[in-house]
Amino acid sequence: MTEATRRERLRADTEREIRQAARALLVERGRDAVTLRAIARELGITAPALYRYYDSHDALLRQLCDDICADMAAVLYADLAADTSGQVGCQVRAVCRGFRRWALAHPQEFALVFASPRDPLGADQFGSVFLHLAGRLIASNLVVKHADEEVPEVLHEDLVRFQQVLMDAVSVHGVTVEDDVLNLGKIYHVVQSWVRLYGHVALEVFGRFPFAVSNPEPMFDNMLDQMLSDIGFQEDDSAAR
Amino acid sequence: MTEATRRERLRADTEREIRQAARALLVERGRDAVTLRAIARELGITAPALYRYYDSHDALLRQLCDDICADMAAVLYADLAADTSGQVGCQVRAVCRGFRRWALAHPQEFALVFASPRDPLGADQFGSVFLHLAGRLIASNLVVKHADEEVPEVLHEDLVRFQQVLMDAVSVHGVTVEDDVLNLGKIYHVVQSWVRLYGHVALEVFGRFPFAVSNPEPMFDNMLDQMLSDIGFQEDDSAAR
DNA sequence: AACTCTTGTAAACACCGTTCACTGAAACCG
DNA sequence: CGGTTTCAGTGAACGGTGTTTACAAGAGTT
Repeated sequence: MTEATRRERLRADTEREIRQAARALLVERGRDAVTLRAIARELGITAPALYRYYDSHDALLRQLCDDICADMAAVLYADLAADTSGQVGCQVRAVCRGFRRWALAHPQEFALVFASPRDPLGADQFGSVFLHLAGRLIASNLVVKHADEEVPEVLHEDLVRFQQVLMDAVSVHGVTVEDDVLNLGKIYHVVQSWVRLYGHVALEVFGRFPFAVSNPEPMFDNMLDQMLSDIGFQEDDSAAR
Repeated sequence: MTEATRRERLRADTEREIRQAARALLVERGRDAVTLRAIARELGITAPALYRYYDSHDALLRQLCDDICADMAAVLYADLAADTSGQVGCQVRAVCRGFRRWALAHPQEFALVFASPRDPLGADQFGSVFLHLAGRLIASNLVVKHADEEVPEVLHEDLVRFQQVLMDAVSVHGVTVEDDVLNLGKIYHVVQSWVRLYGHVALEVFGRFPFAVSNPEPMFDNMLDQMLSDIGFQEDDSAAR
């Protein structure tokens, strides 16, 4: 069955344990507790042994970020699958709610991945869910036509690049879209939505609203409604595909 | 002139030096470099001596946050004062631009103060500039009348609390506002603006836009325009007061 | 002058990332 | 099978960290 040698299997097992231990430490005791020695202690080995698996503490943290992204993507995909309405609007809502719920349940992970002044995440690990959904959203053609002229010319170059990223993300899943459907105006609105979604979630996770919010959830839902309506979704539209 | 004793003066000097050293370390070498021993080294003393001034490393970091907030507020007030148009819309724009500029120039400070999973900031240190401006903005009556009915009932309690915070912030500066001008609809829109402003700035500082943005500034300005127009400002309105 | 209060020190403890020489067993090869 | 190579893991060490403790020495007070 397995072509891997005994040694390779053991190595893979240990590496998995390292990741699990690192993750548990981050979740339970914060970023500063993710220590080589603490991880090693958890596995019953010594700290230098970890250097057989990772070049440095920093490299291990980077790996941790990737794992977190992968896990979050899995959660969001599950949220997406749980929506049986078949309506793109509902799907977007489900994923956005899932993102907020995940961030609130995993503040340490959120801070590490989404709010640390380190190297930018690659588009793939960034959360293909978002890209996938954004692509489908735009392709569904339910979005009101936004004229490209609304978008300042200086942004065109960047938006065209993002357009390509989106097309790639969607085509990976076997869907192809015509160029003209993915026009710049729509793409710009998707970026604006990301700004609002991220802004609300981060403010809530970090407690940086200018006053104590006792009921953040309806506030979020309200923002979501307005966001979807800004993009051009009506409340009870039915979706394509 | 000074009523302080010699000893008190010396103590105040040392404390100031500690803060300066801590700040310099944060800016130049990141959060993890703000070390008791490094600070002490800078002052030519030993690490335990710092315990005469702060209870712990954590307490010192908290003080650092306060200092950063104070400095940022000073910068934003300067940006506000530099705007001689007398138009509230321009003033809002100036402060928002100043906030983005400050955040990009001080990413470490921004991350520490605005994107760390710690205790929420007090309303005072949060940036009285924002509150002051938001209050004036709402009071200027240029904002289109937003019906309170748009706002979900669950949010009323929170918004009323924020209303009080705003009134207090404005009245500190000698301005008084009638209750009915500061209606909940307006307040809600101000909160939404904060979400978008913070969202854009944080995404830019942390490089978490879903694609590489080569021209973030016009994108920000565009967002600002749309934000102001959403609040109800027209491009060339003139302001009250 | 005697006393207290304050500010600093040195030493120590337990922890951290990282390096290095070394061990022992698994894997490979003739 | 025997010899050799590969490699995960060890223990000791280096310089760094936060924090506590006992102690010194000067400033301020009476």
